[in-house]
Amino acid sequence: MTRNTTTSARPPTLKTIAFMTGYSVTAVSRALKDAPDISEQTKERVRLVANQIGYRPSRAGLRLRTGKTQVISLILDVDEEIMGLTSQMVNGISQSLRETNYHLVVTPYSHREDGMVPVRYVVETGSADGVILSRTEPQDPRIKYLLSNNMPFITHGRTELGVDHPWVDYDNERFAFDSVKRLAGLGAKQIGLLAPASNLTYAGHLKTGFARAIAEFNLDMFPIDRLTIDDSLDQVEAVVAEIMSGSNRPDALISAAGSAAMAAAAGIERAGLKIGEDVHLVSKQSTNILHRYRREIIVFNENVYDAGQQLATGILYAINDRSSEHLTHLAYDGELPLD
Amino acid sequence: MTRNTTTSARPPTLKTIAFMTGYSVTAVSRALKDAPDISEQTKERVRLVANQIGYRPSRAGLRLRTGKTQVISLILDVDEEIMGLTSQMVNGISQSLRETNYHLVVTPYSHREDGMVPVRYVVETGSADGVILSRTEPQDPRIKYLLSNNMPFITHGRTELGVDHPWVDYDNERFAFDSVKRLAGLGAKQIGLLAPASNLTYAGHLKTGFARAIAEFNLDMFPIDRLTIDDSLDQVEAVVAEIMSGSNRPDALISAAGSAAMAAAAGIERAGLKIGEDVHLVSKQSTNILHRYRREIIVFNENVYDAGQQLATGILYAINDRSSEHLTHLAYDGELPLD
DNA sequence: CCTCCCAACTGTATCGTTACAGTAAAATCG
DNA sequence: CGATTTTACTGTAACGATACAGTTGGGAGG
Repeated sequence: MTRNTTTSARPPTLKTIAFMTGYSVTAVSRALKDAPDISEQTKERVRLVANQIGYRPSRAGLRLRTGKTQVISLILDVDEEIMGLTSQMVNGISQSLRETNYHLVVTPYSHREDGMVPVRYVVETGSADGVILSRTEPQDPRIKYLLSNNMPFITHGRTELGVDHPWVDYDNERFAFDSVKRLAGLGAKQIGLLAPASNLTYAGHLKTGFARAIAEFNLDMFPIDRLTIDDSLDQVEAVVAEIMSGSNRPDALISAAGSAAMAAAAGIERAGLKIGEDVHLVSKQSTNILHRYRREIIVFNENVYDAGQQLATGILYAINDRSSEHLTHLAYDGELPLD
Repeated sequence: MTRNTTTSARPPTLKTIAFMTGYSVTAVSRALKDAPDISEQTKERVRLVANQIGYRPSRAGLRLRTGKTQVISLILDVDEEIMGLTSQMVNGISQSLRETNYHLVVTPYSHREDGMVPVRYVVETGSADGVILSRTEPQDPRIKYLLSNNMPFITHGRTELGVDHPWVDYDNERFAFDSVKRLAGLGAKQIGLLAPASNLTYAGHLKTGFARAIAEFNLDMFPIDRLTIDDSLDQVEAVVAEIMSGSNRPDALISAAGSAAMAAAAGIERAGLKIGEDVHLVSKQSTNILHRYRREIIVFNENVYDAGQQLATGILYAINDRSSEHLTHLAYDGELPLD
């Protein structure tokens, strides 16, 4: 509570330390950077004083001089899955950024608009040192743009650009495969997949795993083309209800998102069918909610908090150790047991 | 696509415009600020050139010189309601910030730690021009601190500090009152309230409205003391199940959060009771999910996206028009109809 | 005709930091 | 012992913006 009230309490700068130690501003700066042309004793003294008075480098000064913003920009789709995905990702990222001097700036956009806009903004204004992207496409133009403009980035989701870049992803292919396998074990014969918008890379992963398992276990694929998990929940519920009312209906559904699974479950029940008996339902979730919703849903977890941490670690690595090596991380947890 | 590739493509500064127009850097700066000592013709010319070359003031330069960061800091509780509250708030804030030059920085903390830490950080490092707080307490020390340090802020939730400050809130008292009223209409006699942690201001609002309605409609209050909606969903489910298995059990519950309502519903059913028959359940939600979860739940909407927009507008007002007037906003939407 | 004022600028210093070019003194070398 | 290198610093300029203190040329006023 006791504060230096004689001065106007302006935060200490290099100048302050220089004055207190008798060294020049330059010497202090280089001492704190552990430069080789500063004696060990001097460094010691400077560090001591800096700690004592609680020196923190000015972000503005640093940024003006070096161009480093110490900011990570999270490009966020505002229409992303409603159930906690965003907040968990933000929390994960923040957790990893906590011990660093990096701040997290959220730059939202709608995937219905041009996804290039926020990316261009960050590059043109130099408002961040690195970018975190999600909802990647196989030939993602944002990534080409970032690469050609030399802006460090990491993606949540992979691409098929033939260039190496850091990414974090959930093994959706395996999820789809294991889901089908599980359903085959339950005696399902004809399975439908509620996939994301087909322009997204992970839609392909899902379909690959799905198709592979369908073939391997000798099942039928029930095509659901006019629906994605990014449609409104009302839409999902309505279309699923309609599908389930048909004479040739699937006896199992796989949903790639928890919110869509809840809507699908509602649709199934609206058609007068029972989940776990008439129709099996498998879904991924990023928030532990589905088992409470309908105990009969078969649940796989996608840990988005973890993904956030990985993304933060990866982007810091991409920013600071600009080697050609890129951190990549493919996560998979398997089915969540009941209780 | 055509870009100036002769120079190293550094973004234009005041210097650039000064060179192009022939004016001094100072004149250009003042022209763009619409200063009175610059002729109208000059301003016109400068603005034209500035627009043509896509000039954007450097945040670093501005910040270093003026101390203005053009940053709003959102202090976020990482343990906040899991279901979309955070992302909707972020989206709402971003939407309002979109047309401004302000960036949104997320500064998370856990309410289990000291809530002063992130607030102190922002003030001490001057890392934002304004702060958005939630989970306010009646005598919130963070607010006292921000006031005494002259840092503009706005709160999501009110206080009882006796000082005027900008805030946005949901009318929880009315929600609680209307919920009880609704339940009275359904013939409920003994009602329990699933409230947030009692240190939060809105816990008081809820209890006030609850108590007032209980008295007015001549009902009984079923005290639920050992549970808050900030407890884990497993905890909520377990305790509700236990309560509902008792001989003297409530015949209606009011939940102040959608996630807790889902857990409570699970608990009710675990006790072998039916929602809407044996036990009525009313809940607030910020994401339209509860009706799909159990159609029998009586749902009130809290529009957090709107609240985010209001918060952003309010904090900008507090930052820029530093009059004594404060924007405040009390929202209430009433019950959400089925379908 | 000289003074004073005013409009419309220009010039300089500064915010905090770092790159780069000195520089003084001590250490090393033949 | 003088020349050269090394060590450990200091000084200056620059990043982009703005505050404040000039400066200039023209017009009004006495």
